Formats: sequence, structure tokens, C-alpha cells
Amino acid sequence: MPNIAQENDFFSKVYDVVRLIPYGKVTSYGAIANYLGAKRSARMVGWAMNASHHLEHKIPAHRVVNRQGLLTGKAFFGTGNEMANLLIEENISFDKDLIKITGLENHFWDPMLALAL
DNA sequence: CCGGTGACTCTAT
DNA sequence: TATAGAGCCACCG
Repeated sequence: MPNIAQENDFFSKVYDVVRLIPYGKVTSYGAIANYLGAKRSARMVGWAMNASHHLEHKIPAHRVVNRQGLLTGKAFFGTGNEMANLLIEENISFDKDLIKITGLENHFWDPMLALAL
């Protein structure tokens, strides 16, 4: 059972959960928000990810996609298909456009279940 | 303190 | 199957 640091900041909680995403797995903004008790606040999770770029802490933000498995944040990884490439290296299957995960259910990691709230 | 902003998601048309 | 609108709420200036 992983231990989530008792962070008071919403962002920090988000980061904690994202860091716990296992290799080869992905989750959604909404799932994280839901786990944190703010299921309608997926936007905040996305925003935290945006801010994470500015941090020194490494966050596997590429493992966080939207509910459809769409790489809505790929542009934030700068050039090319870096985000998709990172995921492909983790055996995540993509469609030909390298923008959407196929068989998302196979790769989905739900913090609510995995962390057995 | 107030309001704009957003890497989302759900619902209705 | 698409598109559009509304709700959501922490952060920053």
C-alpha cells in the first residue's frame, strides 16, 4: 500500500497520485480528481499538470490523459510526439495518429481502486 | 478581494 | 456520431 504524503495543497496531492501511476499504465484527470474527493474538478488536475512542468519534481505527466485516452496535453510536451513516444515505450498502444490510446481499458489505472480508498 | 483562466467531463441538442 | 454549453474550483495578479 503506497503512502500518500499528507500534503495540504491540492496540487501536491495530485502530484503524489501521478507519481504512483505504475509503468505501462495511465489514468485520467477525472479519476485523480475523483480520488481526491473533487470528482467535478478534473480541470484542477490538468492545471496542476501544467504547473508541474515548472517544477523540479519529476512528474510522469505523460501517463495522465483525458477520459477518452486522448493526449490533450501532448502540445505541452513541446515538439513532436514526445508524449506519445514515452507511452509507446511503456507498451501503450496508440492509434495511427499517435494522439489517442487504443484499448484504454487495458492500460487504465484507477487510483480509486489501486489505492483502495 | 475579485475575476480570468484552464492538460476536464457530463448533458443536451 | 458530432458539437455546444455549463459546471467545476484552485491559483495568480
